[in-house]
Amino acid sequence: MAAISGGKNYHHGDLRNALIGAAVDLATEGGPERVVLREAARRVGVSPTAAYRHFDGRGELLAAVREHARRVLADSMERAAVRAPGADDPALAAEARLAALCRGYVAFAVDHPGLYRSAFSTPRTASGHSDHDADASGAEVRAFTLLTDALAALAATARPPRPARPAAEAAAWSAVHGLSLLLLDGPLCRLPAQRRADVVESTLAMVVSGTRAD
Amino acid sequence: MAAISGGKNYHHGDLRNALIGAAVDLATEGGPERVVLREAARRVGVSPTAAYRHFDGRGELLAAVREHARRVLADSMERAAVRAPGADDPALAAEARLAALCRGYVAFAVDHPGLYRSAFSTPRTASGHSDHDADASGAEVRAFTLLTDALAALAATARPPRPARPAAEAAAWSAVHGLSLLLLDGPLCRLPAQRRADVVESTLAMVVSGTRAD
DNA sequence: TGTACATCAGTGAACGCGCGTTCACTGATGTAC
DNA sequence: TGTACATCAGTGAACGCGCGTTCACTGATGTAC
Repeated sequence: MAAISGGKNYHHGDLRNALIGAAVDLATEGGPERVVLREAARRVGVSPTAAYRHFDGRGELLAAVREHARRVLADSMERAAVRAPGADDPALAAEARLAALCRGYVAFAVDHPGLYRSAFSTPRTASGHSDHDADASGAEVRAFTLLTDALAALAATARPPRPARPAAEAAAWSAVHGLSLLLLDGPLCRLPAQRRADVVESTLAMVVSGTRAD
Repeated sequence: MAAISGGKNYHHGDLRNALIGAAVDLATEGGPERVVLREAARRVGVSPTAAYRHFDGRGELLAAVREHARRVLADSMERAAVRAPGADDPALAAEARLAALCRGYVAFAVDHPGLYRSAFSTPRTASGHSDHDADASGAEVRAFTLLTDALAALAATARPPRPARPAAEAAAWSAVHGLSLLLLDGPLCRLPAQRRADVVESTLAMVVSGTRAD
């Protein structure tokens, strides 16, 4: 990811991706507000103007970072789910998968705070309101899809099988998102390790058990 | 809250509070990043330098805003709890109070997004990590205390009475915090009203029912 | 295979902006006598 | 009650900073013939 200004000169060859990489590094170091077009160009060893050949401006660069961050967040969840031990009972297996996905989510957020915040950073309009476009529904956030599917699978193991409670995914997402930010950024960020673990377990228990009740 | 540069001249009389008021307005309009010392001074009708008589710098001004935001957040929760209908059964009453507190929390966040974000804004160090000081444990966030007490009261209504699950408050806080940010700022912010309501209800159900399970 | 030329992907200087903060200062206030 | 004076709470100009963006440009690339 670091800028390697190897043999390439003048024509870079893959400047767009190089800039995204530098911008991702910046986001990882300091969150979305640290994604600075001039600095990304500097790191790649290119003039700031060159970036405008590949992006319409800072906003587009940040959007590319956001997309990357969402992708690696979902990857982290899937990896955690794969690692998790299976279970014979389908209901337990479904619960375990949901919990593992959530764990992967929180782990990513805690391990890469800046990148995580970038995944949900929103361009603000002058009036201070956030400005989502096609982005609206959250549908194309894969992390959300993973949670939704896991919850549906879990609901299907109930006797008798029932559909997932409406908006249950959003509730689960709220819990892991809030937990992540409180641990990362917020008032829980200085908690000792044991207390952190308690908080995570407690939240996961709430999420999983919350799917049982109606 | 608006700057009223009435008869007062030269010596303002209450400049400190006037600056905080202007800064709170700014935060309300555009979140913590909009809290700009020069602009606050401008709105009060005073030179930027004057602010340094009352604050050590922008950071202290922002801290005053944060404190204010946390106070009014907790006020919103308490108001919602008072408004909520009572119940004869103590368990139901405790559940109703918890839900009402959460509703007040989310309502505040949605109604005053900028101010809400300011309540949990964190000064970032150069390295991009957040920098809490005395702030650490979250103990002096009254919103958190309200949730903690409500959960303890709810646990006490169980047969047999039991202590609240450890870290249950943090789980509840995570849920309402995450829900608030997703609605406010995040991928759920363009949801139609009915879906929003579903999401809120679903999350509250998760929080309340999550306290029942062990 | 060689050459003319359009196109593409960079450069470097400059713009205006608004910020936080510091400086030396001055006008208003209130207290001691 | 009047006055001298220390202190307090402001002013206004200036600093350096780094940003996003635009401009006119130029060197490299690759394609048509």
